[in-house]
Amino acid sequence: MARKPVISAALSTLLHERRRHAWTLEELHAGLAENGVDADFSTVFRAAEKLVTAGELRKLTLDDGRARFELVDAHHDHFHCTQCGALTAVPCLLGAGDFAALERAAGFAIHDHHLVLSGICRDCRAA
Amino acid sequence: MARKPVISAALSTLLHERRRHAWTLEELHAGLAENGVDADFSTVFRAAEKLVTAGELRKLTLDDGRARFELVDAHHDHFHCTQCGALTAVPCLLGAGDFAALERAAGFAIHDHHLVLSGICRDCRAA
DNA sequence: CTAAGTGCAAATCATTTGCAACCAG
DNA sequence: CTGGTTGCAAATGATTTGCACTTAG
Repeated sequence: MARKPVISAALSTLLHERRRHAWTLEELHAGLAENGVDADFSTVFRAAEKLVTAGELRKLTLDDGRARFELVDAHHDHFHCTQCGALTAVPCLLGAGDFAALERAAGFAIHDHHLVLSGICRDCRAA
Repeated sequence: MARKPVISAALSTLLHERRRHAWTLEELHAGLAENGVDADFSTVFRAAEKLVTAGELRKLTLDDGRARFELVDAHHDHFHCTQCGALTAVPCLLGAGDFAALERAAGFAIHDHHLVLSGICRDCRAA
């Protein structure tokens, strides 16, 4: 080794706080700053990529075009509020069995899936 | 009116050819060129956006971060081959009934959904 | 000394916009 | 003459990379 990976560690900590479910790079950068960690944007980027490679984070893209990072844990899907933009984890509604017929019919080997529900979240409905 | 919207029309034609299911801007631009229509990139962009506004196209984003355009027809979901990158339409596996419990439990108003399956397509499996 | 982590500036990539030229009605 | 269409160049926005510096081992 060489130098202690301060930022990666701080990032990991931040993500485990779970104040938010999925983070854009900007949110990660700001989140670190709030925790007193003043890192360069590119460093945050590289730390996040490293954690993705390490299998701790997953990177996903929404229709707003910005990448988000979330902890890799049990498979789940997402609800995206089209009003406030919040991304919420929701339990997975599909199982391997649901794909069997399709795999047979189309010849695909389905390894993974990602369902994004969209609509208005509770808070926005109340407001 | 003023000037005939050549590009929009050519785009529409191209998309109805269905040689491909979903097109990135670059693919649309190249596709037009193959059809002898030499349009500027920005013009393709504007024509596509216009068709989206007109309700003829839908814009969607994959995890590779690039926008794609596809014809708006009956709701369907997608299969994304992680090997060759091909995007294929697949019949929708979910109905409104599948979301009812979630809407009740979480307070969401779910208006839409998009399921992306990923794995290896038939062609890549054969190769 | 060596290799990995970091900051800063600059490069990329895809998309988007400003603006002047153009043209069918 | 008018308003929508187009090309060209330049602005954006987000992400990514080059490079020199730093530091634990």
